[in-house]
Amino acid sequence: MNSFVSTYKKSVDNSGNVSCKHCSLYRICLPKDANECELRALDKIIDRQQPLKRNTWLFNEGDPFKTIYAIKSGCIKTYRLTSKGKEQVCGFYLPGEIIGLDAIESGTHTCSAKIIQATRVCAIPYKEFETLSQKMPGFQQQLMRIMSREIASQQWLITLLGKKSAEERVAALLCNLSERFEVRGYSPNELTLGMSRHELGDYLGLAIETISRVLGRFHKDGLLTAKGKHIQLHQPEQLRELADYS
Amino acid sequence: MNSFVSTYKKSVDNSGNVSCKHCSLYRICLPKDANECELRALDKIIDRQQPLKRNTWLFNEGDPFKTIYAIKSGCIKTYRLTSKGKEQVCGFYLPGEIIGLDAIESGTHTCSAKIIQATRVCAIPYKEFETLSQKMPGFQQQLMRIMSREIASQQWLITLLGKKSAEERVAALLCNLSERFEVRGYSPNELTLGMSRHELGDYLGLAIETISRVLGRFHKDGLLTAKGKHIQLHQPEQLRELADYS
DNA sequence: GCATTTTTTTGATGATCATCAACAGAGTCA
DNA sequence: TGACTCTGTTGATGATCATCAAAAAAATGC
Repeated sequence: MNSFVSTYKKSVDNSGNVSCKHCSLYRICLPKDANECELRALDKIIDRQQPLKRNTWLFNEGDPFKTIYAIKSGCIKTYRLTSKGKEQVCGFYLPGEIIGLDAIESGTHTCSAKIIQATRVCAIPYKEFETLSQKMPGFQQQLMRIMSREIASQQWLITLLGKKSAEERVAALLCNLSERFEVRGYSPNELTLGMSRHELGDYLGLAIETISRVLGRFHKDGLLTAKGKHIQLHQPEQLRELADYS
Repeated sequence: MNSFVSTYKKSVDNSGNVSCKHCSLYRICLPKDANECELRALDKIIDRQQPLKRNTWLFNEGDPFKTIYAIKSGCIKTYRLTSKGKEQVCGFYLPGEIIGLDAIESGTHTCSAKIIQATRVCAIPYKEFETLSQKMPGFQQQLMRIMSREIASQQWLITLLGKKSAEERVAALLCNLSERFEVRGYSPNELTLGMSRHELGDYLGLAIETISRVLGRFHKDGLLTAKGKHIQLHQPEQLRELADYS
């Protein structure tokens, strides 16, 4: 219902063409002032791949960097493994968001990207994109904005991990997802999570049992109804306050 | 001795001119293939400010974004405050590193930047930089690389905060500083920290007492000698292993 | 120099959350 | 449908690290 799986078809227009111009994520993904010519040029280098299955990888830590990916539908997590085999999820990525930016400098991916829901991506070869954006500076500026947003949102996660209690963390995550769902045209108070409790824990720096208990408490306090992956927020405002989410 | 305070004068050449070309941080700060012409153009828009005093601010959370800053000497921390007044340090920045990148997208700084050691910065007005880099794509590419590195290094911190023990955190921080000191031409095993235990704690998500105790234990185990801000690493390799630092 | 303030260290106690374990539910497949 | 697996929930216990408190050391000021 609230999944992102169905978004893809909207980018195919009546004549069967696939292009950024007709993509429903246009607003989120591209610079506001992109013109026809720029869009056509971009369309040419983008590879709109076959749908990717759950539990497959887009890339792995250590892989050479060639491509950045824009998500069309579904959900992807990026994560890093410690030598002891613990997994830190660095981010959950939704349609319209971009993955692979950590690797531009080093030429090697510093995290792995795993598909956690059936997903479609647009693959953008970075070299070609770079060449293109020398003629069309708007693209590069857009990518900078996207990277800047990534930096800011990582700062948010850093603050969460360094300074917040279990309840604050879970509440903050829900607020964050709610906001991002809303931007994408879904109800902000009816979330269908793409990730398991385990993955939530590995993102928030908590054990799955803690996630479960906190959700249970929120449930009991009437803040939300949590049935597996389906979560209804009853008191979003109270949740925001609890999370110190602004 | 090991402080970064003295770096500045090296960017002033014999005739008294100040320019990127003669800056000792050239290698770290600028693209490898920058030519004379590009450097002159950049020099024109850069404002080499007066030295900044300890305990002053470069900008504050919520300030409008206008400028990015390259550090010439000294040390700056960026941090975010929670509503309960806790402070999460998001990064310590050393000479050659760039600050302010989180604000490009939103137009508003998402963290505060505080000088924690007498510091000199080059202020780069972003609008002018953007104009410049449309003609000189090398600059924009360099800034992208720098942002990419920032993203990767934040992922590192996220993993540290989410998954590591107190000892691992402190060890990892020391390895990280050691590495960055070495790149800047200082001994990797003789660190003079620019930050207090309190600031270390607010960075690593630990209480100052914990920092103190962990350093004490490392000291006792012969891994290092810690006298206030001066730290000598005796067993850097063992420290790396302990930290899972690669 | 000595007095004052700030920072750091050390010790004792306690809270939060991880871990372990067992069970309940949901989803999958023959 | 029932057996099986995977995921999520709930309870009991314990470890790590935060907090509180006080002393020691270092930095600052007069």
